[in-house]
Amino acid sequence: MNIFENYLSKISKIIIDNKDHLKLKNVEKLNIVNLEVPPSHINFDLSTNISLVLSKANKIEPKTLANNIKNLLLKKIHHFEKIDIAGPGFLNIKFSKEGLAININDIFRNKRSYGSKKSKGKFNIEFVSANPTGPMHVGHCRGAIFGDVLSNLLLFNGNKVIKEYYINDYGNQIKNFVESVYLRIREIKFKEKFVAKENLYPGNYIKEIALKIVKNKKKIKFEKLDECFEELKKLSLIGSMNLIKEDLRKLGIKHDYFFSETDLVKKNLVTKTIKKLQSKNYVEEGFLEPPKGEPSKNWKKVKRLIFKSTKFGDDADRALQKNDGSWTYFANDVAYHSNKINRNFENLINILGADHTGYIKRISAAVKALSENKVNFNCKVCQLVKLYKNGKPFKMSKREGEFISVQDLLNEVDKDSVRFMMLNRSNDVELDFDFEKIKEKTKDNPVYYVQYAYARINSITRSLKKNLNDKISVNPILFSPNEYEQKIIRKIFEWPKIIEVAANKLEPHKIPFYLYELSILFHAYWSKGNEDIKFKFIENGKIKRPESLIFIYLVAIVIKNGMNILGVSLPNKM
RNA sequence: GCGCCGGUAGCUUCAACUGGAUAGAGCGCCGGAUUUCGGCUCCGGAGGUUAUGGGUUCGACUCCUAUCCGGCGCACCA
Repeated sequence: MNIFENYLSKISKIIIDNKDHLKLKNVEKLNIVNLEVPPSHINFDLSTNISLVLSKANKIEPKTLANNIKNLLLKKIHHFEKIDIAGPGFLNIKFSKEGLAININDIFRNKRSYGSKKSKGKFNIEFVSANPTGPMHVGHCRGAIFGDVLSNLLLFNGNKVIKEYYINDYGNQIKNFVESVYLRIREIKFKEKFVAKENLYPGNYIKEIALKIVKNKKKIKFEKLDECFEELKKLSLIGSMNLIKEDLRKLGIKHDYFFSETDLVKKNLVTKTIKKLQSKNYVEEGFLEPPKGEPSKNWKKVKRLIFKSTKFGDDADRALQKNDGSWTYFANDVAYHSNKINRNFENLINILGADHTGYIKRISAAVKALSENKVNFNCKVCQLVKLYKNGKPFKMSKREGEFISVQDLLNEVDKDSVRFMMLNRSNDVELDFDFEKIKEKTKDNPVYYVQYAYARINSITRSLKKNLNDKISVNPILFSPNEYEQKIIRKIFEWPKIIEVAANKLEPHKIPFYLYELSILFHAYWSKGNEDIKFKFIENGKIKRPESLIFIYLVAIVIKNGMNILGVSLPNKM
């Protein structure tokens, strides 16, 4: 339980116990009351809107109610020393020295789990799921890191999380990919010239995959594609998935589970799923309207199985079969989601690129239909990444060979910076990624700035021959934080709230923003020593004010916890 | 045409704790500090009708509605 939940439940209980005294008839709204850290210009530790919320339902003037609540709380909660009524009726609360000390010591006790909430959800997070036809490019990066960090965040809160990758190893693109490998193999084995046809993959990595197969599988003859297709498909996919897994590894991402689309089809799961939907009357045989956008050349009016997704809020019903009667990508994906539901996840999350936004309604409809609305299903969309170099746009075109791969990116910028920067923006907003700026060692570079704060802290503990793992606690009698220290404490108290909101809203970007703000406070605290000798931490190799260690340790704990979730390393020296 | 996302300070940068108080950072600009626990910094200042109109609310950047601008998507592809 974090500070806010702890005191809010205490406050709620006191209100309920004393509702007659407070002349409250209706206390239902207590569950939407907020307890939080007040805006920074207000010199208090906690703030609540309790009287604003309760006054309306009970028709009591907010300030009168606030005053009554204030007196009650001061009497009942000894950790509270002072309460002010501000604005329309906010209660601003200041801890007593004892209250402050108890809460800080609590942080020191919890340390690595400080900020975490003991949740017990079961999550499946599907992310990346890049087509297995070649290495990852920069466009995949953002969603990959987003998914990974979101998983870390939910894990930090005590949930069970499976990080999953759906391998689209079925359909025409794979056929083209296998054919490309096949032709490269013939190029190597039979010296046939590779002619790049329209749908084939030209990249150099295809040659490497081909070469490996030729080396390792001497027995296969490769005379006709039809004859060796299944085997070659298997081998080619291993080759391309290894490239992708290597990219992921370098980004610090490890999935728990790789799910193959081909398996789905082979095990007849698609047929079964569609039958299930048919029995619920969500699937019918019929004709679709022609597409509404640009006129399509190969549109044919054919009788086929259709999922009635408009019943669940989609804009149109969706085809489950192609013209030739085989399953569409969507049909397979419905079966895949049915499988996820059957694996008993309470929460399914898909991380998608902006170009797949249009797909969300139909797959959500399918999940609703399959789960009878019992599963939480969320699609998070990551908007585009725009690459810059020295402030100038760096064009990424998908024409052959020109796209920028994850590998190219990592040759320029380290993994830590990439991870931090890809999250330093809300996923709903386009992201500018300037890979010259990221290499700068200045305040402009948030990654550096946060890491530097931690390195500075380590320099202090090094000179004092102390360790950040040492036990430390606050003695309430001697405790009197200065203005800078108070700001730090309040920021530290805010941490569990950041985690809670980030997890509830599935918005991990709040973490890097918070860490940056915390670092600003720490650097300011540090710099005070440059201005005024009184504020220096160390004198003649000894700590000047033993109290100051408290704040240094607090900052270190939270930065560490935050960066762990982000998967960004923290050097002790820089 | 339809759908999704965005529009916040001079800015091709963005936040705002799921409806709260005087809307905050960064860059740039102006003015100061600094022979140091660790240098690549720190402090202060100016700068806002939150795209626009209407609505809900004690209270709106946040919710509803209409309009404008920008991005993405609108297949039997994956």
